[in-house]
Parts: sequence; C-alpha cells; structure tokens
Amino acid sequence: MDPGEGGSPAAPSTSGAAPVTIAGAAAEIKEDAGKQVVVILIGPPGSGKSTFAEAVMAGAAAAGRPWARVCQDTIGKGKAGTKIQCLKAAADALKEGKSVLIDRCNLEREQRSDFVKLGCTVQADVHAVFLDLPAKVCISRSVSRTSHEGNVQGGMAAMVVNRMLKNKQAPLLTEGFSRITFCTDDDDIKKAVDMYSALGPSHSLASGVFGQKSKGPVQTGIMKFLKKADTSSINKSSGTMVTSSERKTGQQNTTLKQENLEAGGACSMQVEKKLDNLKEKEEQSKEKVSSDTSLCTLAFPSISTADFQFDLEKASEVIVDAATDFVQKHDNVRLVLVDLSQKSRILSLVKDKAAKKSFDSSRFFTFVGDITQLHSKGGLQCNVIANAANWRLKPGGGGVNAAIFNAAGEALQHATKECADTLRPGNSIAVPLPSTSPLHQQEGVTHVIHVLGPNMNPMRPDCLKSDYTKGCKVLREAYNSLFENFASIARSYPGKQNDETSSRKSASGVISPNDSKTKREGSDDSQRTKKYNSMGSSDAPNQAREEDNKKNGAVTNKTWGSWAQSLYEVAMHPEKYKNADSILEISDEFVVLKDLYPKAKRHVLVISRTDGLDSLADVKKVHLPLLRSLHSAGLKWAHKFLEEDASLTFRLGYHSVPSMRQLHLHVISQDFNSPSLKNKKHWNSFTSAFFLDSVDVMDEVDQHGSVTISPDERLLAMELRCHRCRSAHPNIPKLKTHIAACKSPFPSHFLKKDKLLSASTVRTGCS
DNA sequence: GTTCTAGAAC
DNA sequence: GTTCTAGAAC
Repeated sequence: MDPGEGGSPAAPSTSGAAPVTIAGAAAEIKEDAGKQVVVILIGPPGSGKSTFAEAVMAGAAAAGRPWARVCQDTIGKGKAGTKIQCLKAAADALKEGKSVLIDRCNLEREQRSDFVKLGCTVQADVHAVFLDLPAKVCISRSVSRTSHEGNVQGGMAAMVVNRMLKNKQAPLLTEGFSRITFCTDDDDIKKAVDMYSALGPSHSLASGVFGQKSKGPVQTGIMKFLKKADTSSINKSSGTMVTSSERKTGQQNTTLKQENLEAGGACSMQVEKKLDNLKEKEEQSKEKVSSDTSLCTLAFPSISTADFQFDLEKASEVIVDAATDFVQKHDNVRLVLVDLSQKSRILSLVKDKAAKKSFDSSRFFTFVGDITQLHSKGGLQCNVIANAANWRLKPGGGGVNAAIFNAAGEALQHATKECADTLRPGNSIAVPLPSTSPLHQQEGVTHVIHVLGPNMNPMRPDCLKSDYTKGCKVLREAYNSLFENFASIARSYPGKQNDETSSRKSASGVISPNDSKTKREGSDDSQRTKKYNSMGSSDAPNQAREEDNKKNGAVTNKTWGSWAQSLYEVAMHPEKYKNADSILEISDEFVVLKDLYPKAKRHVLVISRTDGLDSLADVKKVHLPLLRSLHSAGLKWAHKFLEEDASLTFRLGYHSVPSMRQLHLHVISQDFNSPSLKNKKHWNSFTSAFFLDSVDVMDEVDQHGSVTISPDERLLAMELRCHRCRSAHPNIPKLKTHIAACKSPFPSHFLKKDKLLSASTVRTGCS
C-alpha cells in the first residue's frame, strides 16, 4: 500500500456499522445471479484510488468474487504504463470472468470512455466511484508521499493535481455508468470500500447516483493551498452554481456571483435569493440547486413568447401555474425556465409571480444561460430539455429551435423523424437523444421534448389573432403536455434512488422507450400514446399502413412531407373540424373543404375519405364509383356557386402529381382571381396538362382500370400562357392583369367533353 | 403546400 | 431604386 495514501481510512470498516449504506440510500447489495463489474475509479493523485482498490480486492476476494486491479501506474512491469496496456489487461481479466477495478485518474470523460465500453463486451455492469475529496487533501497527500507508484509526489504534485482538477468532469449516468458513487470525504470512501468488499459472486449493486453532495470548497481549497489571489482561471472550470459554506463573507458572495457569470451567466432565482439572504438561506438552498442530480431536471424555454409573440404577462401566469402545479404533484423532478439574457423580461415576470406562490422553490426556478450549454457553461445538469419547436419539427428558423437542433446535430433530426412528423399547437413530443449527439455527450441531455405553443403572430401559421382565451388554453395545454412527457421520462430516471425502476437504466446510459418497462402508470404506453397524439391521430394509422404496405410488398413511390398530411387528417377525422368554416360538407365517402389558399374566386376540394388512396396513382377500377361520387359532389357545389355568381366558370379535375396526400378533386373557378395564386407552378398546375379533368379520369379508369400518370415537372415550369387565348406573358403579375381582362372563348377541347361548367351549361343541361 | 429572401431583372 | 422569381427553409 502506498504510504502516501495511507492517510485515507479506506480500509474495511472496523466500526461495525452497517456496511453498505451511503448517503442515506437503502442497502444496495442485492442477492441475484451476480454480474461482473467494471469499477472505474475517478480521482486525482492523492485521492486514495490505490488504497481503495487494494482494500476492495482483498475484501471481495474473501467474499468469493475474483477481482483484478488495473493500475496504470504499475502496469508496465511495476512502472507506469499506457492506457492501451490498461485496456488490454482489463479486457483479459473480464474474459477470465473477473470483475475489474480501473485504477487511474480518469478525470475526464474521454479518458474513461474506452473503459466504459469494455463493460459492454461482456455484459458487465459499469460503475464509477468518484473520489471527490477536497483538492487540498489530495495535494497535501501527494506532496508528502515519497514512494508513489506513478511518481506524483513532492513539489510537482501540487501542480499536477491542480492541473488535473481544472479539467475534472464529474461522472454522469449518460456516459454509460449504471451506478455512480460519489465520495466526498473519508467516511464516504470507507463506506464504499465496505460495500464493494462485501460483494460476493451472487451479488449486485443497485443502479443510480449515490452520495452526491454540493461542491464548492474544492477550488477555493486549491487557491488557498497555492496561496494565489487570482481565482478567475479556476472559477472558470467550476461546474457548480452554488458552492460551499465558505461563502459566508461578503467577499465570498461576490465570488459566487462572479463564478456564476463566468460559468455561462448562470443566475437562478434560487441563487439570487441566496445572495440576498445568504445567512438565512444558505443551508437549505445550496444543495438543492447546485448539484442535486437525484432530481430529474427539465430545462425549458418560454414557449410562444418569442417569434409567436404571445403576451409575456399572460405567458408568465401560465408558466407559473403549470410549473408549480406540476412540481407539487411530482416529487423527483425539477423544472428550470431558461432564457439567454440577464434582462429577460419573461424570467423577471415568472420570478415575481413564483415568489408569491407557496411551493418548493428549489424545484422550479429560472436560469440565465444557453439551453444547449447548461452543464458545460452553466454548471446545471439537465437530463431533459424542451425545444420551442415549429410544427414541422424541422431545424432552423432561429431562436431556441435552431440552437437546439444545431447543438444536437443530425442525430436529433433523425430521432425526431422517427417519433413524429408534425406537431399541433398545445402538444409536445419526447425524443430520446441518441448517445451520438454532442448534446448528449457534452451536456448529458438524454431527451429533447419538442413543444408547439399557440401562435399570436399573423406572419406565422395558425395565428390565433388576439384570441387570448384560446391562446392561454393552448399554452397551458402545451406546458401540461411538456411536463407530462417529462414525468414519463422522470419515472425511469435512475437518480431517484428508491425508485424501483432505477435499475432499469440501459448500459449505454440512454433511456430508450424500450428501457422504460416500468409498470408505474404504464409510462411506456403513455409515451407511445403521446407520440401519436402529438402528431395528430393521422400518423398512427399512417405508419401502420406503411408497414402493412411493406409487408405486402406494396410499392410506395411517393413519400409525403410532413406538411402534406393535413388533407389526410381532415379526411380521417372530419368531425374534429366540423365547426370550421372551411368544411362545407361531410359524407361517408368524402369531405368538401374550401381550399385554404384558393387560387381563384371559388376553389374547393372534394377529398376522398378512403384510407390508402393517396392520389390518382393509387386509383383502380374499384374506385370508379368513388370517383363518380366525388365528381357529383363537385358538380353540386359548382352549381351552388354558380347560383351565387353566374359569371363564373368551373373546371373539375385532379393534379396528376398532387402535393398533398389523400385523393382530392379540385373544383375551381376559371377566373384565377386570387392573391394566393402567386407563381408559375400555381398557374401551370391548373392550366396545363398537369391538371387532369375529372371526366377524363373517370373515362380512363372505366376503360383501363387505372389512370396513366406521366409525372412531368416541366409542365409546371412552362412559360406563362393565358388559359383562354394562349397568349404568353413574362411574369405572374402581367399574366394576372391579362386574365382579368381576357374575354376570349375557352379552347374548344374544353367544351367538347363538358369539362367546363358555367351558368349557361347548367341552364341548358349540358353538364 | 406556404413563406422567406437573395439576387436577377428591370 | 423596385419588382419578381427561384430555390431554400419551413
């Protein structure tokens, strides 16, 4: 044993106290089949790793569990070796069925990641034991020792320890550990040694994070030890928001504020309160806000108050109500409202309103910082972050959405796409963030929950104008949905130590839906249900059908964009929209809908309700009666419109390659007098061969059993020609000026097959 | 499908 | 300078 580390009372306990309880957790040794364990020790020189390892080796060997200690300081024939040698030795020991103690500093995630991966190769549990003693203790021990295996001793030791501690990264479950034990003093170490020593071959340890406490004195300790006045360089490496009880003087309070600023501008309600009332509040606040990772934490931006222009005052009320309700009902969760600016008005409003409410303020507070860098820059560990998404769940657009998609990389885009295509206002969708995502690796974020709030901005879709009755309702729904999704995730969060689900953490550290096989309130099911709800009910049958198609070997030529689903949604669930002005008629076979962006004075869609009939390409002879029904409905509505305006002329037909999913017949007046007709594609889609007359379609299906589609994009890019006189025009405005005045008769081929419907044809019975 | 916008066209 | 389009973004 290294005499330099002998100061640590890490030997097996002689006190006779219960051996395996740490930080108040229940006894964690379980009788079961027992698994090999890879224990990765984490700590600077002088933290007592070797003492720990040797004590555990001896104790556990006595209990019957074979261990191998892999010590980088001695692996080279008694001298310091390489990481590769350690990896090989550890892998060999695991193959022999031994459990392994990795005895090297492992202070940075990258340094230990390869050892974490070793556990996967033999299905071993991977544990971290973080020997997080005060720096001055480590330095003191390593300076004074004389025969350290790695030669970290004497005058150089202080510098080495100091340098290492600057870069230390506390272990996270998301790195792949199934269990993390924090030891912040010798007593903790003793208990951890006892626990691992008592581990027999048919034992395993509970999963989760154990023994973590608030940090703080470490860095100050280094500075005191090194007698340096300038704290800035070290403060920058501090990951915690609230520090130690040493901060009792005014000067130290200033340091706290400075630290928070340097750590990414972090400033929480709780922290500010603490600064103001430090003497009164210190003990109760410091642990809760700083590093209480036993609470599953959701960081969320204010929804709808940026681009969607929702009133801040009203939004703050909704936030405070929803959040306080939530934290009062759930005991293992923490909510953090995040905004970038210290001057954020929404944060101020929420803080003010929250202050008037009675609840545990350590479980809902505000935080200034970048939501994509809360851990690395702000020292705030958040397992889950919310995204103020757009309805298409796509990256870009600026603000939080762009920042999160950017920080999370393509992994989030792919993961999102697997969960949902679109989102409705008032809903949210939880997306497990793949471990390949930088946001997962660097910030420890395991899930992103996309939320869509109400829109009050007339320049954005689904504007509620100034209807704040509905707006507040939808915003509340959005937060409720967000928090419910978060609760589902939190139920399987391993940090909740007495939670029966805590051991169900996957080895990769990612809580995937499949891992959450908890029986509590069926979180798995609720997650799935939520997934479909969030998309609108259309996607569940859509996915099922697509899968069926694949099974049946059906060829799906067209993939529909997320924006192309709305007609399908209306067709499948017209009752949901029956009060909307745009729905004109609902039958078993079809729905008649005013086109949201009419390209003429009158423009309606007759949408088939047959599931699986996306476009003309899917139409078979069996659908002929349906085509006739659609046509009849179109005629009926055209007649109705002609009664209202006898000057109109109608044409009924289909786009050969529609943009929107679900077979729909256009009934469109031939004036094309509409501000929504804006470009060449619009024009040509109704006036070129791209537009297939309903009568021709029915004839062709009748004669050939299907419609010949020759998708030709060039039809849409053709020059702009008047549909009456065929004159060419240089641009849309000039064309529109012309058609408003053109009185030429329609080309004769339209007239031959009753393709045009006007007051005169109705009167003469030609239609 | 719409919206946005850089840059072409005028 | 403004108008308009094409293509990217949504």
